[in-house]
Amino acid sequence: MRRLVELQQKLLPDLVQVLRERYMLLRSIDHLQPIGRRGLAQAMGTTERILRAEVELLKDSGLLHVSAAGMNLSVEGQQVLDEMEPLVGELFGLTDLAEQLQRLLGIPEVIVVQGNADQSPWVKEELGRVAARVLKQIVQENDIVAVTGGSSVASLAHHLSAAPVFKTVQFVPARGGLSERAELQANTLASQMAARTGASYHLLHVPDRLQPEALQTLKKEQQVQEVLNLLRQARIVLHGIGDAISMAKRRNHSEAEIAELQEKGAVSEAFGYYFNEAGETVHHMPTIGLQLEDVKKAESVLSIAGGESKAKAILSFAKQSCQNVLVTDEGAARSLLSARL
Amino acid sequence: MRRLVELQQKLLPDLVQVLRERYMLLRSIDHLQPIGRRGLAQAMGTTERILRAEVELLKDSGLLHVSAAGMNLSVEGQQVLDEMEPLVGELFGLTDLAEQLQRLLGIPEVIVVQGNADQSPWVKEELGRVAARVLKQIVQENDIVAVTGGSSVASLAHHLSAAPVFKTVQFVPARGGLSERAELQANTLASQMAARTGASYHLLHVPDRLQPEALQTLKKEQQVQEVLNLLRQARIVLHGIGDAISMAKRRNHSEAEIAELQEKGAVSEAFGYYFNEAGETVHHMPTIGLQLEDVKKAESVLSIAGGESKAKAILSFAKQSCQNVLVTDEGAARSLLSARL
DNA sequence: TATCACCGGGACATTTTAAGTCCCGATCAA
DNA sequence: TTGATCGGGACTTAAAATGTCCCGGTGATA
Repeated sequence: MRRLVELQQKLLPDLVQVLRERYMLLRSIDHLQPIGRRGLAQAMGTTERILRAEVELLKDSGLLHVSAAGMNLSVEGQQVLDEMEPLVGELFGLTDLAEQLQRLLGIPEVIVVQGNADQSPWVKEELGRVAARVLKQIVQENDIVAVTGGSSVASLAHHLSAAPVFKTVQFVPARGGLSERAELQANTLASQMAARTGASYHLLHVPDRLQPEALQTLKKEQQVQEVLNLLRQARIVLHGIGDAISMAKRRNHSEAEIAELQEKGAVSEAFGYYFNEAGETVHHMPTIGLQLEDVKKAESVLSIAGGESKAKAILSFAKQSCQNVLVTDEGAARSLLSARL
Repeated sequence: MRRLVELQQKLLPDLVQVLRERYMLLRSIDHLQPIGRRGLAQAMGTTERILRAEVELLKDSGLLHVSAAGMNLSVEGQQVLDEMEPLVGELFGLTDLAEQLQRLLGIPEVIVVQGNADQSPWVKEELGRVAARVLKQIVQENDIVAVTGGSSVASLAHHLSAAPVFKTVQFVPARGGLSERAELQANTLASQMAARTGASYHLLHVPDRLQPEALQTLKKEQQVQEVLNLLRQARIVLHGIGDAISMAKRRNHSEAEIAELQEKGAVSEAFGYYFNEAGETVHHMPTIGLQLEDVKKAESVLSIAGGESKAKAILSFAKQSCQNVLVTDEGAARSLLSARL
């Protein structure tokens, strides 16, 4: 039966949304009955006319009847409501989670995919697929898209496909090499995305962990300057959110550095910045690339992070209030919400 | 699982229909891939633009991808298709049955509800509910609706509800008393329908089984004349279809009459006419009311009959080719179709 | 390798449907 | 009896769906 629900969501995503609205409507009526159109519209935060159409449909289905006193659920409507109760979680669970996260984190749009990336590898693919869809929706002509590294963003890259609009788009790596595996580095991903979509791309050839003098020298390089300029104009930023300690280890930080990060309470990492639970920057890796202030200037910041292990990191980074869209999974979402209850 | 679909269908009446269409679309693509929009539209008997919207949705769901060569199912799409296969029978069974009946009986619209009225009493209620919905859809201002007796039509009456359009509608009994229980007689039902919908109604006070002279006298009565006139102008006819022998018994025909009906091969009854398997009139009760020729002049004839015991009768009456809508049940439908295979 | 039919995506006019808004007589509660 | 609220109607406006044609490009075929 569960499988049927999943099939429906694949094949009828639009209808599931409608189903959800109708269910909520029934539930509201159940709660407020007898209630009139206008009162109900106000209570549900919708308009009178739009509600009217729905009510007429439900009336024709025999789920409610109307009288001069207002609307009441019919016996059948009550029954439908009762029988749907246990299915609601499955049918709409993810949407519900998303809405709760929107409120909790203050992010305009949150999308939750099924599963837990910590447990099931395919969930990361699903995150990427959904994030790719979001990107295709928000991308515009002549956009500059800043891209970080990491497995989440890599998964996004895998699921991009060509579209005409991408012809004028530029993908720009947000950072140089960060001692990670090549296939997860921003440079690689930017070029992959460009190849898949028909966009153009740039590379930022800056080795990781430079001495301050070398850094200054490189910053003056023509090529580097150009890329940095582009980054500052980025309209879209694609990035993952990392757990601070895991990221530090993956980047081969020394034991001492890691200890220092722990002492400072670092829980999340993004763009080379480490943040504590309150969202304060506790450390900043001295490399060249996209700066936090650039991210905040960007119009669309698309974050991708899944798995319950990322929950704290997601919460921490959300304090920056710079995200527009968060694509996450059930594992992270439930962990976040249960911690706050 | 079945219950889930039923629940959803109450809230989303065309869920199954849409699901069916999308499934067929996927299947067609699977079969014809790679195929372009225009080719596919032609193959599926739809238009390019409408197909395009569907394709875009499925593409966004990741079930298919498009290339310059045409569309192909994605791995996921193939998977969805495979997994739906075993569900198709159950999901679309009734729709399929309805379509097959449309072809077999030559009736423009056939609706099949779940169950078998012979076995489950509630199926008759469902028949009535669906038929009532159909009536509400087809009724227009100033309509004259001819109504026969019987339990099927009674069930329709129970499920009617008020609507503004009914204020100008007149319900007219198709026949006078027919020695049945009062609550199943046309007069009763016409008044019931009027009461429930806010329509007006007429009564036909003609006793059953009159001597020919008395019949002639009554026919000249002012009141009777008026009702007969209305019947002749009926735009909508609501009627059940009876099994010939059962009907004869219920109406207290004599043993001799029943034997005669059997001998003549009567299998169905409607409007006081008895028909054989070929659809020929083998007997006509000498009472006043709606004539078969009036039925054939009506724009909409809505037949209601369920239960496998009615299968033969339905087939027989369909030969009259006067029906526009048939509401029946699974029991009758399967019986009809298996007999013809 | 040249040709050509077919492909997807775009554009746009037109139709259809949804939605916003206000009104009215009926009905119920105070 | 009064007054607020109800459902349903009517009408305008906004938005979405649809029909239709075009274009540059791709892939198969000759």
